[in-house]
Amino acid sequence: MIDPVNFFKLLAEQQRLQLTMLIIRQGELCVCELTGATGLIQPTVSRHLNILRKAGLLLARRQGQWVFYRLNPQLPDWITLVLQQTAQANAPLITPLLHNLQQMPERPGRCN
Amino acid sequence: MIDPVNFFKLLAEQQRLQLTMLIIRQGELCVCELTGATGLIQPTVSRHLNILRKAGLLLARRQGQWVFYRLNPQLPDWITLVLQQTAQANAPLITPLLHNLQQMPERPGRCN
DNA sequence: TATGCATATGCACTAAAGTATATATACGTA
DNA sequence: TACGTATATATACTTTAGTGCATATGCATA
Repeated sequence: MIDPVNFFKLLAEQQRLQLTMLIIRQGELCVCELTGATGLIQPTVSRHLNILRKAGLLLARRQGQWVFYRLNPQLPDWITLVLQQTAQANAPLITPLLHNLQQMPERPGRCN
Repeated sequence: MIDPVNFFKLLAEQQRLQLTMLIIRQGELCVCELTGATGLIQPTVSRHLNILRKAGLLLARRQGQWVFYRLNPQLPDWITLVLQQTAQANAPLITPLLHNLQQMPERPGRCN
């Protein structure tokens, strides 16, 4: 299970926190969408997502060329609560990124 | 006000998280009590407390030789909630430290 | 004012973690 | 099978941040 120090380390990084909050807001996003929303280069996004996934915070699923990341639904309650509270209380920090996302052309379609 | 990344950085360190959780549990503790409870050397404790205080998470008050640290009561609601949830959900991690604290001889008396 | 205890800080060292660039792998389609 | 796109990883570099030790400061008491 995730210990609290390592959990906070995951969030204690600007870009990782942004990625996490975007995913919380949108439910599921692929690497290229997260790259477009944040303006980061692809290897950076991929690396951070990998860190979040290995720690158990995110789950990944491949669909064709794309890999979609979502929040792990089986996280401990307190972690889910912390994430939700953080996302709600700091919504203004990611609204510009959500705007970038909406302006992306040709976002991949999802089929579960 | 504290931005979320810096807030999580404060907690993303074993010893700082321990100190914070001890203070949340006990309400107010001085440097020597925190040193005894954690087994850290005094400069390390002092330095971490200073970081937490400068960030606005803790308040310090001097009483005679001692400096007592407590949680800042004016923190944003979401931060207070995160701290409480973390302390509750991870109580087992600090119970041994609380035990150390109770076994300390000659703890300073408090007068507000 | 001298001494002792509690706390804070300066300095040098070390280790951890993020980044960019280049490259590798995986998948889809012609 | 060849090519294009999406994603992942390896390497070297840089920066950040924690630590120990020594020392400074602040307060109390003799």
